[in-house]
Amino acid sequence: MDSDASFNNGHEPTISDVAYRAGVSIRTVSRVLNNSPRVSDDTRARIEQAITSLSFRPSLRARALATGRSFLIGIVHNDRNALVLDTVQRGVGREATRRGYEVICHSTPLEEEGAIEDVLAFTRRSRIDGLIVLPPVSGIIGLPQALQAEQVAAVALSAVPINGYGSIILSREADAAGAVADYLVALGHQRIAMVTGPQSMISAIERRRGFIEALDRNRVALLHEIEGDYSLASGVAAAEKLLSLSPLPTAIFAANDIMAAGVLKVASERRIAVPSPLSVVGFDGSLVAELLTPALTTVARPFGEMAEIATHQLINLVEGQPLPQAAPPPLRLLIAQSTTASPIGDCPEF
Amino acid sequence: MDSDASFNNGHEPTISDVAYRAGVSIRTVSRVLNNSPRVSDDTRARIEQAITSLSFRPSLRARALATGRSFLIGIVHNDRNALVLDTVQRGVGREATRRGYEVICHSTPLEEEGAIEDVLAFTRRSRIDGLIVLPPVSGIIGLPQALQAEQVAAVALSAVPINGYGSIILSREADAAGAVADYLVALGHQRIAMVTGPQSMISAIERRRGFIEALDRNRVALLHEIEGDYSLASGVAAAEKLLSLSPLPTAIFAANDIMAAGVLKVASERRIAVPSPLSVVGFDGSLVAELLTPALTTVARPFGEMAEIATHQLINLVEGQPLPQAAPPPLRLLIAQSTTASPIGDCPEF
DNA sequence: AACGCTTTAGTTAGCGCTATCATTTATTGC
DNA sequence: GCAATAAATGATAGCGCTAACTAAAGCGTT
Repeated sequence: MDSDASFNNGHEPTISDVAYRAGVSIRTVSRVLNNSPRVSDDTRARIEQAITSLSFRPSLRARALATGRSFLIGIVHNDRNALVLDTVQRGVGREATRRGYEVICHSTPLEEEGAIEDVLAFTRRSRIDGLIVLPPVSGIIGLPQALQAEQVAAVALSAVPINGYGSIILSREADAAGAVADYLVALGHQRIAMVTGPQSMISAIERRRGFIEALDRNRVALLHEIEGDYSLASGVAAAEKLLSLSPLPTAIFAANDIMAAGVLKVASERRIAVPSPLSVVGFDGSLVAELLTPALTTVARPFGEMAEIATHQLINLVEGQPLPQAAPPPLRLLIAQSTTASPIGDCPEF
Repeated sequence: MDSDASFNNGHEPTISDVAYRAGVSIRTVSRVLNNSPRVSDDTRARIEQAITSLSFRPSLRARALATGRSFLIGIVHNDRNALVLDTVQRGVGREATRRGYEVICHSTPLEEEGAIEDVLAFTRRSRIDGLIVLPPVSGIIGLPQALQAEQVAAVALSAVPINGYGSIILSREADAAGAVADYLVALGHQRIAMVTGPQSMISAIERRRGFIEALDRNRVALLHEIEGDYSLASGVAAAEKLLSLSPLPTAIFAANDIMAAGVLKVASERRIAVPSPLSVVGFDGSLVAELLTPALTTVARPFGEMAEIATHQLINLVEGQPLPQAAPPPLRLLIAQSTTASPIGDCPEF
């Protein structure tokens, strides 16, 4: 008795509306929806036509129930990513949409152990098929194992390779920091200081390592370094120390744009002009860089594309398809007004 | 034949596992899950105990299929919200989690007609139960009607009341801008200029109106105004004109923090010190405000709480519960280093 | 033309819930 | 004490899909 399938009475079209319209069984429609090869071209065309004319879209939730999959992928991040979150989210969204998935976003308060529980609760609640983990959450020890135990496919953006994730998209902190070092040396700077990030965080360790190693390659020694915690206040505190050095550094590299903003603040307070005698470089390529005065030279990683790649990998993982190792998209050194050639001779005294 | 319900064989526990464990029918478990009153305290306790001990969580997707609801709510925004998006998202997330919903986020490229189609496609794809629309998307003419036609419950954050949404949470642009005007006048400023937002956008119109009306109330006339488009470049361009006026304004109010950053840039270039002789005020209370030099006085709206309220209203709407009119959370004028008393005038007589 | 083999299409049993109806059991009035 | 009513619980039909399993049709072979 399929008498009621004959009308599209107002409600959303279902697979049986399509089947009726195309004069086939729902099984065959299902085959078309799932790209099964066992359908004749003729039938397929008729079904596709019916789908279009009814503007039918398979219900994700019915499909989810039947397959045991949700067609949902999650993003976990933490508060500090606010500035790149939007970019990442959109990148994930692009690829997810392309492949028929939806995206759910979750922000966790990063308290090491607490965060693991929090993420697990999120995955259970939302029943996502796969998870994209952004740093610094991705660096939490034990998280990939916990996710594995819960059968959640996970792909991470991370500064360094980590065991346990299905795939890692490297954020190339070290390379990007190295590019900054090369750039500063090319400008003739020899007295270079750095405000590092918190050395408990992998990203910060890598930025420092990449910067110092590149300086080494250029046979330049790091004049001085002070550890910050990525906050504005710590940037200010570090700059106060660095700008009390004598002679002054000619360039300061801050491990993120926010701390660099702090450096600019102190420089301004002490009437040390930027970019000369003091060049300042930030890190992240965030929106704030161009808003500062002077606009901050910084280095941007292609987070949008990285997110797309991560999503691609994740869905491949979920669907059991091969994981091609894509070439990483290029870094971009965004040169602005906060850097210039090293002043000839020594810095003036103040 | 329920022989297989007796073991919890590895897989996620289902409602029948719970029913078996508690020695009742699944119907009764379902009642407990849905807070139906028609269950004895004794049975309820036994079922709740079984739920806990199995750490059972009802499958959203099965529930979705059975009820025709998805327990998903969406957020639509556009690129320009990046700075507050995170706050809003977290606010929505808090309330949504509390009430058993998940959140899906969608960013649309705001092209008036295009955006409507884009949002509709999003709602159809994700089958959300309700939608939270952020400005400026919420101001798109015809969108609430289009959503109504698709049966999507929608609540908007908006600068002004709009017909068609289930509920509106006012962003109080005018009030906040008025607070800035009051503050500047209290500081003794009489020559006040404004960089407005694009007068095609409601938020910008309201900010301008609120500012001017408050000045009027204080018997101060707006010295000059220039329309920007919320971008850095437009802020710079506007400042170049305003800072060529003679005599100079003693205070400039920019309709968002980004344009205010532009004003600071030009002031710095022309060696006009901020906050004296020139005070600068931004709008939004965004992260960038404190990063600028000098830190920008700005006004923050409680978007996190507004988002929570909006979500509360939305879920009430979806579930057919009453919509209480909550008192709006307070605005916060964030006074920083970019403002000080007017260098010339003393305070007005009243 | 009868046979097997491949290709295409249909039948149908769930997926884990909700909610309509029916049924059983406790409570109350007179 | 017994019908009448209320309260608590159970049996079960879907929700819109997927995916075994089954059936029919096309097509060379000998």
